[in-house]
Amino acid sequence: MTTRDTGTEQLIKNTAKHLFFAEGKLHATTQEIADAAGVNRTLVNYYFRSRDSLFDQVFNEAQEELVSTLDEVIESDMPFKQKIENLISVFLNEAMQYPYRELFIITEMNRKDVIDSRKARVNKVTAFLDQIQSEMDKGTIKKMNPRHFTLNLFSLMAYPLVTAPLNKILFSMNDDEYSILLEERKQLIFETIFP
Amino acid sequence: MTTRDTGTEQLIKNTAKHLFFAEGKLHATTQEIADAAGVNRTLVNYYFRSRDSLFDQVFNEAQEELVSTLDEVIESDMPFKQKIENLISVFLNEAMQYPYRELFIITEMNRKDVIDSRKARVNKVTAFLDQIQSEMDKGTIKKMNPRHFTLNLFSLMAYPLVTAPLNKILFSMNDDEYSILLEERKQLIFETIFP
DNA sequence: CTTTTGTTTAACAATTTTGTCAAACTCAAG
DNA sequence: CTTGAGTTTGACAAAATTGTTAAACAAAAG
Repeated sequence: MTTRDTGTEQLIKNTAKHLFFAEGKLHATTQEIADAAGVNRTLVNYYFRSRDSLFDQVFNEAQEELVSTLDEVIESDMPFKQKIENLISVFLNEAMQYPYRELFIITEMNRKDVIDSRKARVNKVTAFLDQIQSEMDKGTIKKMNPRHFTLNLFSLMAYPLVTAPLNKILFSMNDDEYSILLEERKQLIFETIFP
Repeated sequence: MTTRDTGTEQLIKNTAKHLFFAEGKLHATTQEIADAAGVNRTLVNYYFRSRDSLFDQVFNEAQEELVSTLDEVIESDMPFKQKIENLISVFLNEAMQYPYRELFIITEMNRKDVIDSRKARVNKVTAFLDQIQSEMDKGTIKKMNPRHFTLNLFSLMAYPLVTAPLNKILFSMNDDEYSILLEERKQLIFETIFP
């Protein structure tokens, strides 16, 4: 069974991801996905068997993409400050393309009550928390539960992207103005974290 | 047409809100809502005509609830610091009950491409931004675009609630431990905002 | 007690969404 | 050019979800 690879399978998957992660259309139907990809809906079944199967695949890849992006940064052995600076830059750039990716993961977790509990992840996170703790001991950053530090960091990065449509209205800003605001945040978050 | 008011209409609506806002079941069906409420599904149509109509009503009320809660706080004429302290307390308490309410609003906005643009809101927000600006002029808080200040504040409050299921796994915490962490944040956020 | 009116229910119908299949198609291999 | 395997398509079937109707039910009004 030699595949001819017309790119259709990838096209469908990428289009689905774009609808979910970029446009926040969290309950798109197979028809909407097929239309957006410009292909016949039957091909969704041909390549992915079922809607659920496509969702599962996208869900798993979303987790892996997110995780591998973060791992690459937090496992590198840069100096701490530089690592955080890098983390902010990398995370925000990805999140600006895919603001709703985490949201998709969470809502899918809520839909089916799947508990993942992957021990592998936890170890890496623990290592990161330990490093934060040691920086606090050194006095580089304010002392607190390292989990709070992490929550603060990701909150400041992610939330303004998820709530963008709402914020644009409340702040009377258009897309370009809001983009500029987000770009400014890279520096601002860094300064907020390292007072 | 004198209504007999068996409380069923409210029960259905409240159950829907609980599924959406508290459990994050953002695409619950009418059957799931009826089951959760312990009533016959037909009653959803009897009281709300259609599924869309129920959604619209819940959507509008969600906005109003959120808005009125915030207005009550930011329009009061307490001293600024106290107002923020109050805001944190009120917002977090509500958000702990309904962590996904904002999310529901945003995903619904994305589903149908509805642009609200209610001018009334904007004025109140502007007034709040002005007050923040004047505090910065006084030197009470760090100088920055007041929008950043606002984004920071709401990010720190809301994001850890939305991402709770994910964070519990990554941080290896159970529900109780995570609740304690969230409770600690009230004080922590205040200190982060007023260094 | 009977009537009236609003409420609830179950059966049915309509719609929407998903899944299947055989035929048509395309392109590389022989 | 023909063959053959993977690909694409449209028509159809199945399933899931939503909407409608008439009849049963319950409680207040007469």
